[in-house]
Amino acid sequence: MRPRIPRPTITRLCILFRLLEDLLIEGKTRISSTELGTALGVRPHSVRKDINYLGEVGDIGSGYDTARLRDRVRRKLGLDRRRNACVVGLGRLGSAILAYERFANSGYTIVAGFDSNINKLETIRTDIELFEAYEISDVVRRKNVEIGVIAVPAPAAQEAADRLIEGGVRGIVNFSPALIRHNVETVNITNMDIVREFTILSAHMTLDRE
Amino acid sequence: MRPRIPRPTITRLCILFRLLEDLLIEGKTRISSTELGTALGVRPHSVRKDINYLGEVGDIGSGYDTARLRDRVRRKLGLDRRRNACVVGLGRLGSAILAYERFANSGYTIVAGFDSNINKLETIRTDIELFEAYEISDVVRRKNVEIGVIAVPAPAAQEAADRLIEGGVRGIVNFSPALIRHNVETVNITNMDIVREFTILSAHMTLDRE
DNA sequence: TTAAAGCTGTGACCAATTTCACTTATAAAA
DNA sequence: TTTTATAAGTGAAATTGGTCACAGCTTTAA
Repeated sequence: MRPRIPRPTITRLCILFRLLEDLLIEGKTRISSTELGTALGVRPHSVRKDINYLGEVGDIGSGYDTARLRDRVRRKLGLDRRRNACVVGLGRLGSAILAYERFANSGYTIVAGFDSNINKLETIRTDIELFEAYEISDVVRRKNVEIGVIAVPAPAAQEAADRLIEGGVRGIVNFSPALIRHNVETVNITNMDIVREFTILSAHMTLDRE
Repeated sequence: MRPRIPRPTITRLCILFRLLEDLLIEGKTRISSTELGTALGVRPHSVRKDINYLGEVGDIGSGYDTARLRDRVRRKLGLDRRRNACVVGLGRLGSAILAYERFANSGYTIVAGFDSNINKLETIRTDIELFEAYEISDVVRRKNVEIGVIAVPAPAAQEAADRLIEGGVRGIVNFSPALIRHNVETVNITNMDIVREFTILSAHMTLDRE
């Protein structure tokens, strides 16, 4: 049996997956680790190492069959499975995510939006079903939502996460700066706080000078 | 001389910085690595190790003075320095970022917005100065912009990045799924693609089951 | 047919990071 | 004052992840 795939490799394989789909659209049927490395900004060695966690998939001597490699990544990472998502918090950011056109062909469907302010629910023009916040866990369970997006202000974020987890989501994208606490082994949380990212960039600007 | 601060530590220190500011607002004047660890979701060892890169700052036996620790992080990471930012692409997401209220007391000022569509520039209601895309590098240089946010569709992202770098930014937050290529040592790029994050979460859902 | 160049798969090596054990110090309680 | 509990600082060990060298195969060109 092959060793478990390291976290950073999983991330890079997801990026590779999207690249492969683009390459296929461009009509590129074969590709080498060197070319992939150039496109991804990493060394060819690393590309091969990452791909190797999928098992043998390339042709030694010639490179990879683009479609076969794409299929292998998709299958191994379970990306052939469609998943439902929802958005909690329908301010500017939440509304922008609801309307984000890239979800259309992505394999992810946003099936619900939530806000505690009933006025917002009536104002927003969308085909997606909207609900009051107290309905989160019910709707999540009923609609089989696996991914929740948190786009509420920091003080409301933990409560939103608790309700999402209660409903059974297995992944959360947290746009608030709040540090979400949870004790469920099966839930993954990704933090996307733009102010935090500004801060990290800023720190690097200071420290990289040395 | 102390060793350079590892990348993951820099990230955690930035998160710690915000936590400390919150704790000070709550009036907490002293805190231990154990408490910090609980709040941050990491072990006390790691908290101490990270903080130790700042030099001695705690009091052995009692914990840390919250304000002193906060000041030490701020100083060391250069977070006392205010920085200007700009947003390229004023669709829903870009507009949401322009209007994001959290920038107000963050130390970051958004001083310009750009779009190639002149109609957008006239429609959006904001106090921030808006410009056509061809002016990016000039305005960035003139207004001393250090951080650029890319909120354009993927095909336009590389061009936006090139113009930002040409203007002299040292950090980029890329919301598009495009892989930005650049050869300037002094520029850092952070990718924040929500579809990519969905994909990574999805992959973990599949793989964590093992 | 042969040689040269280029490719993947993989085990071994190496670097970065995390975890840990222990020393030293403080504070509170007895 | 003494004891107990608890704290930070830090070098060392352990782990994790990344780099590399090379065996074995393919393609192309001569």
